[in-house]
Amino acid sequence: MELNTDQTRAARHEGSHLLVLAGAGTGKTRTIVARAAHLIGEGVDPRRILALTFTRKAAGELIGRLKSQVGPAAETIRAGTFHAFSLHTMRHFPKAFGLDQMTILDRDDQLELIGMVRAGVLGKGEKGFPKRERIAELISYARNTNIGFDEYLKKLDEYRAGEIEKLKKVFLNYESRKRLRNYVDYDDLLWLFARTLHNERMDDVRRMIAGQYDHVLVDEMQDTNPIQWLILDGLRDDAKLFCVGDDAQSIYAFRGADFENVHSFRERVQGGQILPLHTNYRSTQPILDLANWLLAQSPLKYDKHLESVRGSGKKPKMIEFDNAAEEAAWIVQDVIERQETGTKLKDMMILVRAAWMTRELEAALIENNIDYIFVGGTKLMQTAHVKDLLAILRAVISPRDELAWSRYLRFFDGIGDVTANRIIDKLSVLKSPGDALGKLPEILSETIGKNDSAATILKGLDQVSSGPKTPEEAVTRAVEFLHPIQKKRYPNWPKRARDYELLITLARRHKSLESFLETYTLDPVAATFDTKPEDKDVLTLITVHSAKGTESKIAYVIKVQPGIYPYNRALADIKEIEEERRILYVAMTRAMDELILTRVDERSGMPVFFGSSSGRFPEGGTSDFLADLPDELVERDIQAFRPSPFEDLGPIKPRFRPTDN
DNA sequence: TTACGTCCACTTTTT
DNA sequence: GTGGACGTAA
Repeated sequence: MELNTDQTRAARHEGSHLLVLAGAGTGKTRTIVARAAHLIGEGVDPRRILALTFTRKAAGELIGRLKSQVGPAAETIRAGTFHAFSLHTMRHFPKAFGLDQMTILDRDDQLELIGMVRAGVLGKGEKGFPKRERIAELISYARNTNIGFDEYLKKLDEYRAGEIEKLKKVFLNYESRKRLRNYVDYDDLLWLFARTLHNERMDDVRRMIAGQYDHVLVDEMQDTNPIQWLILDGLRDDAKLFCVGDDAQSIYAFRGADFENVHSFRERVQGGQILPLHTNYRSTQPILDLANWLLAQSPLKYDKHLESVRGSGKKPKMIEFDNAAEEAAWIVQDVIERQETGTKLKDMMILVRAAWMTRELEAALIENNIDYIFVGGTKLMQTAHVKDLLAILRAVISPRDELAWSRYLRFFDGIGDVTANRIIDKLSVLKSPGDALGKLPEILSETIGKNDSAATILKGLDQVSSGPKTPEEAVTRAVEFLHPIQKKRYPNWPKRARDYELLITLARRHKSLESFLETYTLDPVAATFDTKPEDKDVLTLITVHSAKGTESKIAYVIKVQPGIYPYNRALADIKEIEEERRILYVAMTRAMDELILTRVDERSGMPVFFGSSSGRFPEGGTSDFLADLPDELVERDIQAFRPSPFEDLGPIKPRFRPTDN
């Protein structure tokens, strides 16, 4: 592994805590891997090295590179996301954390539960109260930034006193409902862990945990939030922190990421040192010139200027279209042409701001038989038919998992919210899964009588619970049971049925049904990654957030236009606008050889909200990052206003001139 | 109580 | 294009 002077200095750093300020493409992961290799070479036990990342993708990449470049010794390095590490550790000390039997709530479960308590707090027909999505956001943000919920609401200054009272009630009911049902949500995983690390009366537990590690390597430090910082803080009395981050790539403020963890590293960490990396290995200079220009336009001072070792190359392209269909058609055509001249699909990547923007593109790709995968957005585990499957599996495991029971029961004709709740109420006094299954026939005949639905409900549970010995068998049985009912319910059934094959394969890797369910609640994307064998030549469609840390020879960034970069919703706040700028910066810096930006002049369709006219547009903000783009930085092409030769065959309308009247 | 039709608003990023 | 709110028939 070749390293430059700065990277070598970082990898071999002696002394205590270090922050490596690594700009895009400067070899961040390479440096972490080199650090791990160096430590192991110096005789550090790999089991005493902990590597933490923010996203699963980063974790996967880091683990892969450790294995391939450090060798077998790296296998025992503990590496994963903050969430996975927290869960794993808490599982390891069940008494200290009291988390024996629990179900992890994914985002949908959380919304469902919040929806339930929200309905309980509100009167009938009450309007204008924040939706469950918004409430989930508020609760989560307060947790991740370690602020009390009502304190946060007051600071936010968005809700009136009456609303705050009700929101607090929803929050408290949500918390107690979770406890009652042994649920933990994603935020709880971090919060429960951090809370124990900072509980003075449990310092023995903290010592025990912190004592396991000599070195903690942290990737994407700029994305850590206050709770994650507390976790690092709790681990660092003996362990040395080796953090890598780039403030210009901080794009998770919406999750409470606090890039002060990078900015104020020296103040937060006594004896901490900072070492910057400047040299970019990924992109050619014209691509970096554009990215540098974008950052320089910001009112914030990043003090970043990426220099390419690769030297000059092709100028980025900037292409404008009339509408999204033309944009999609052009991109697909361009992809095809490149493929015909020898470029592999896997060397091309299309970056989008949000998952829904791929709609036209996917249609065009399918039409042209181009293999692609989409990374980000709706996960396999969140699709309706898979949730049906998970519901029956979860119901079998836990009689207290009301969300699973509710979904399973409502799956049958004639059972809605009310009946399902009635049954769940009777179930929830029971403790063990065996009790629940034993009592259920009685409960069902009390509530819905002895009818077809009742018989089918029991049959399904029996099939999944009594015969199977392995998770694979259980999943297979559940699929067999659901199949005839779902086939009628979902129109595109064959496509959905294929997902089940994948789930059965995944289940094969697990010893227990519990571990199978837990793994894919925490890691739903892994399912989609498994479908892409490394060597297969496919095009990647990816959200910018998911793309951080990746690179591609050719990168298309689509819809670089007002309303998207910056995103409409972000326009009221200069901080959010600047985060949007960083998102675009991350997107641009993925490109190695060629960067192609496209934009659509979309006056119709999505309402584009032109800042200054709203009256709320902040000072120094912009609605279009590329409005003042200097011509010499890009090669422009306008595809708009070019009707095909066979359209519009009527008489020619004379061109409008301002002087005419 | 459930199921279904209609109207309306709104469309992010991840663990 | 989708999900939520609301009204209504069975």
